[in-house]
Amino acid sequence: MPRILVTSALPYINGIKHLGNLAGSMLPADVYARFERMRGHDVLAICATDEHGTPAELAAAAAGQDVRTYCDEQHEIQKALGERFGLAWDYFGRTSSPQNAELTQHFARVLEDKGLIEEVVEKQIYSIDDGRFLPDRYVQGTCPTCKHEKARGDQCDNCGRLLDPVDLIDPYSAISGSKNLEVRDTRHLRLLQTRMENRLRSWVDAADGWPSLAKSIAYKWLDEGLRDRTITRDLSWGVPVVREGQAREGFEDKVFYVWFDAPVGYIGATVEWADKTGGDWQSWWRTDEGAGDVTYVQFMGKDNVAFHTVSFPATILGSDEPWKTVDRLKAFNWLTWYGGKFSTSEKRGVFMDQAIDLLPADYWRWYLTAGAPEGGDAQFTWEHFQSVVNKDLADVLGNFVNRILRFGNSRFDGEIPAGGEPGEAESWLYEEVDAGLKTIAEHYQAMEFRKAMAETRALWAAGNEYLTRAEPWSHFKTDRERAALGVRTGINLCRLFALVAHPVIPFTADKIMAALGLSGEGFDWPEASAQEILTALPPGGAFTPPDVLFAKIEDDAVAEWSERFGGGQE
RNA sequence: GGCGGAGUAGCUCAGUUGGUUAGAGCAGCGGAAUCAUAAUCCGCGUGUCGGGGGUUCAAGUCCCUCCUCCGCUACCA
Repeated sequence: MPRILVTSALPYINGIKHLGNLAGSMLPADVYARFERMRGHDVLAICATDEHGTPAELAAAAAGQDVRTYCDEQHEIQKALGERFGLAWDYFGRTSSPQNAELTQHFARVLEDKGLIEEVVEKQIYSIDDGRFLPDRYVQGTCPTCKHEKARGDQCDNCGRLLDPVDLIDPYSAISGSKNLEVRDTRHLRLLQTRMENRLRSWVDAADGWPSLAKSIAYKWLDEGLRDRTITRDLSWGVPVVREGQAREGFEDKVFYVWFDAPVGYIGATVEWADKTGGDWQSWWRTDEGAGDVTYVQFMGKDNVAFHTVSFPATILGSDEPWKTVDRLKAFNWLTWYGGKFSTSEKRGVFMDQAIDLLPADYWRWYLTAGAPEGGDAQFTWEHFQSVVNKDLADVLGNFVNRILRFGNSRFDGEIPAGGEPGEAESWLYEEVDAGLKTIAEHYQAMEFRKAMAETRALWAAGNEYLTRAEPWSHFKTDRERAALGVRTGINLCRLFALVAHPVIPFTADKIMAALGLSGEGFDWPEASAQEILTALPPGGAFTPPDVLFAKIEDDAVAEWSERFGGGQE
């Protein structure tokens, strides 16, 4: 049985994620994982909260909590929200887990033994009033080039120039505003990526499951020349810099840099899963322990590509240990908020908790998948959302299920009727369904989500066209058996539509199955011929028209939400 | 500045390795049907494929150049 390991970029801990985060990695990963499970493949879907780093500490301080408590709470919030959106992870872990700390420390030890880590002394800005070292971007001041007064220590937002914090005029702490800063020496560990350049390049050369976007980003970094990266920070919240349980001298107040331990979190969360379920994590991650036949698929936004194609591989390839590396990689562009940026820090856009309070998960899941930002950035607007949901879900799918089940119920008393010989309308339908199912599956396998959704919708539309051709309401008056055939085929189409819809709108798929008395049947991808699929439910079965599957989004609601969320302004 | 992406019908977007009259959905117009959430089905598009130049028998699809928008640029993650 093919085994597929699916990971999606780890959501950062400092607050609830917005729709862009959902659309750009977590949701497509789930849709893909559900599809592959339906095909009978052994899928392990892993995600986790990414909890370390300065922003987590600051967010905790702003919330008046210690950072551990803050992360405990936020982790549960994000996990619960993900579940409300139907994200069916096999495990949703944490980068702050002991398992991840141990793995991170393990990688550091091995890399050091291989001569790929060295100690260096760096100069870093220390804020005396804040009592902490400041990452470059938390030092602000006047840009030496354009005199912009709010330039950050890493880059000036106004003129775009890359900066060093010591270049800033009148620097101050972005945290407290204090100007009581000084430059201090601080000892750190540095990962010598330069020594791994050739290995990384040949690894990238050999990769064939990546889109061109990913390859070009990886090559760009390699062509510019990798830089050695400092992998520790002067923070208290993170993975301690210890080696085999022993604190490292001079590193008592330091932790590993969040980008060093975060990708390791994919493995760490799998170990958490194994500890909880008795599963075998090594069979998924160690090629010497059975992971050789695993296909590893990563989902992420385009900003994350370099870390997944260069930085993290440098860590695991550098170890010289038989770790599984990524086989297929799917990168997304951005979902934009009326053409501008969604922003967690500036609270611009719609966030997962708000979205799920407005409408059920499937509305969002369909919209965000059918319009996934694959080719380029995609714009979210309330008007577009309304139009897509109403047309695709309410009119094409929802109305189909409603019309055939209500009609069947009133004319045939809630029981799948017998009789009738398939004719021209059925032949036409079989061809449509055979071709459609094949195309949809191909798009899913290629991870072409927009196309998969367009074809799914086209299949639903074909159902409506079939009814027009079969017109059981006309035949009912003159040829009851022929009408029965149309209804029976229509009911079988409902089941088929639930199956093909399951990866993207699982809650609705469940409702349709329940209406057909098929709760608990499980979802297998339909591999049989259309003729078999559409005669799977025999005469005699009971069905009940469900409540309206999708209520339409009214203009009033759009107006109210636009007002409330400030759509388009700013 | 460098790198990458995008610029195709009113709107949102498809357009494989260059090759018949450039496609889909939405919106709009006309018609059919009346089982259904006034839903559905059918028909209707003369678009300078951002501008200009080039290669070619043939370019939206390759090359050059210019314009516009966006992202990344590695101590925010």
